[in-house]
Amino acid sequence: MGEEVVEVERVTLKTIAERVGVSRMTVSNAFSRPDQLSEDLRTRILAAADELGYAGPDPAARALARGRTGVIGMVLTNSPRDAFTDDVAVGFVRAVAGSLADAGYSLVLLHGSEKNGVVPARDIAMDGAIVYSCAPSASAFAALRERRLPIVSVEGSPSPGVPDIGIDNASGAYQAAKHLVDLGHRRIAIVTDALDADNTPSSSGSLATTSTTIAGRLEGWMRALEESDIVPILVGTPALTIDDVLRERIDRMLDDPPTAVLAFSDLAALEVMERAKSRGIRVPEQLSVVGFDDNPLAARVSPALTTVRQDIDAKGDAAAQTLLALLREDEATPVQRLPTELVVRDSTARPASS
Amino acid sequence: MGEEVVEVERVTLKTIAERVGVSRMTVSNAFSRPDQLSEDLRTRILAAADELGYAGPDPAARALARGRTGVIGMVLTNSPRDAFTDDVAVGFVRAVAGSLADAGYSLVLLHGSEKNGVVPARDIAMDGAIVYSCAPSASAFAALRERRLPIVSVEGSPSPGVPDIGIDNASGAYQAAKHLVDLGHRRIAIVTDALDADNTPSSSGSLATTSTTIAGRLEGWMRALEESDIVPILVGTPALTIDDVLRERIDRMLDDPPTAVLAFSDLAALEVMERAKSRGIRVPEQLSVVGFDDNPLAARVSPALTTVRQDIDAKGDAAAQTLLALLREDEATPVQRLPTELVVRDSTARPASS
DNA sequence: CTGAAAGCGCTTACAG
DNA sequence: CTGAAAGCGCTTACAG
Repeated sequence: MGEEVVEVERVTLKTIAERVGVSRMTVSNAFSRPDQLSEDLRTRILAAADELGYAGPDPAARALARGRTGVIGMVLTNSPRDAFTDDVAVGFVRAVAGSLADAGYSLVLLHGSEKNGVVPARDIAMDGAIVYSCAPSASAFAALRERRLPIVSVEGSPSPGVPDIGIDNASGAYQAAKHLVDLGHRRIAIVTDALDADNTPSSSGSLATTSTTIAGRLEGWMRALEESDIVPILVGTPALTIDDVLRERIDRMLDDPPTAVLAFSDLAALEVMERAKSRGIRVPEQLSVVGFDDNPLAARVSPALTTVRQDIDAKGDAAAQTLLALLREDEATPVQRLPTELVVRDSTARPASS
Repeated sequence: MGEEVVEVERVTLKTIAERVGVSRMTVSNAFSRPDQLSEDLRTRILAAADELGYAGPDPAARALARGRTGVIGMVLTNSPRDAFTDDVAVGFVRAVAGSLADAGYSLVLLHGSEKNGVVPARDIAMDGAIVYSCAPSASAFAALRERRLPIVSVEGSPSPGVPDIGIDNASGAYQAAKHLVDLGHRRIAIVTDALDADNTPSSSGSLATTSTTIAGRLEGWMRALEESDIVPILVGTPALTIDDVLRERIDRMLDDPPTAVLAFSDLAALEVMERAKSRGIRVPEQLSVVGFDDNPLAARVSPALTTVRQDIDAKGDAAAQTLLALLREDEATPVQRLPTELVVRDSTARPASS
């Protein structure tokens, strides 16, 4: 007669305890500390749990009681949407996720800005975080610090109490520039982001960049060039990516091209190569191009790109291991600089004139 | 005199309540329901919180009390480490993360297998999950279902109560095969994973694949070929990626090459093109190649690859929106098939003989 | 506009 | 090997 609304009680430790006739505690132990009860009792408890459709201790409740969630946050420069268009960032996320997984942690992607009232760095439960290529002033970074979470920064700026991991940008850039100098180039342009420069010859005096990464690379490029009294032409955009400003300035540079270009990334190098090609400037015969990163694309394009390789897997592993050390309250190395390596391919050659 | 160990009490709602002289509740309201108290009182509370270094309500405690975490899980076929080497999967993660972020949710990457005693699908606190290219039998999938979490599957198999989203593989594959037939090809090979086939001519009868995606594509390819009474040569590997088995079988195929190849992905197509090139088989003059996906690489390689485009951003959005609908307990479309589009570039042409 | 009560589902010592 | 007690830090109705 009539309908019957079946109120499905949620199954919890209590439900199972009552069913088996033990205390909640013992059920908890059956799941979380198997050595605390007899094999036989445990089997009975697990069977009852299974029968009742219990999926295991509720993770949220467990996180509160234990004071740990098993989740590590990753804040990327911009939104994940932007960061995931960059193969280097993707490779890094991949390496970190893999390393953390081996230790039983999962990675949650945190977007920087507030959306719909939530600020992930403030509102998501986690045990620690990795901050990738992000100024200490960034609001997400500040929120994490306020929570006193263990943090590791990657390609960031030094910041008290936060270990920083990154490649040795200066030395990588130095190798790239030295390579061009050794080939005999003297008219060299630097193409970079995070720097507002419109085809101006510059010495290392007044280079204002907002990015530590670019600051390091500029230092290396300039050092190698200054050793040979070369004053490079600077082509840059204030943005943190390749934008139309940079594209336009690259075009302007190609109106009166140098014999070689140092690009801040492989993608920027490809941009230069494509624009040169469309004007009939041949690479490397008329223009040598050196990139940075050793993006998977670098070896595939033609001519294959000379570049500075960084070991992105090593960087991800180092970040993960350092954070795990922090979580164990072990000593963590405050600053780690990973080596780079010049990879000479087909986009560089002696200048035509020499 | 002597040292003093300062026990730093953790700051909670209670600490602040005592400081300001109100109840914990009111402090909670100051953070979570601003309309529940006077502007003035709220300001005083927030000021006290700030002074005490309170970073906001503890997310873990909030998650337990509210019954929601703000986190959505994503389980990828294999480990994130593997999945992130595939541009298509990366694009999908990117689109999902972006869409979820707009709604205030963060994405946590779940590895499939148990590591260090933790099974993320079972042990991580989350509000729902997206399961990407994963058989319903997968253990992670089962764990999620046992928890009765809202789930959306993507490129999976239909499974009761779980909406599935994917492209129309059969129709995309049909377009690709039809394109070759229309160009006049009759000697056509299919190169695919998830199918154990070593250069055997086959009709659609007994094609055993473990992947729904490949099953759909096989159906489309075969339908177009059968319409013209063409029996293709099947080249496949049982693995779910491009492995050495597949490479070796591709080589064997090229010993007596067909005039055209249908590849299950752009990466497989590139593999075929590279191996053909190294033997002096010219693409497209002697061999036409069609890929699948429209990977970012497809337009960059030379010759540019003819392929079947899928809109990966649309797929990610659809997955996110469907899951969000489930969370709101709205009606969710059980099955969504996204359209594909043939993109003709330079890797296909009429066969030499015609 | 403010607060006392009950509860979210689990775990951590600790005593028996 | 088992359980009673206290607590993790918050929020949700509800009453005043």
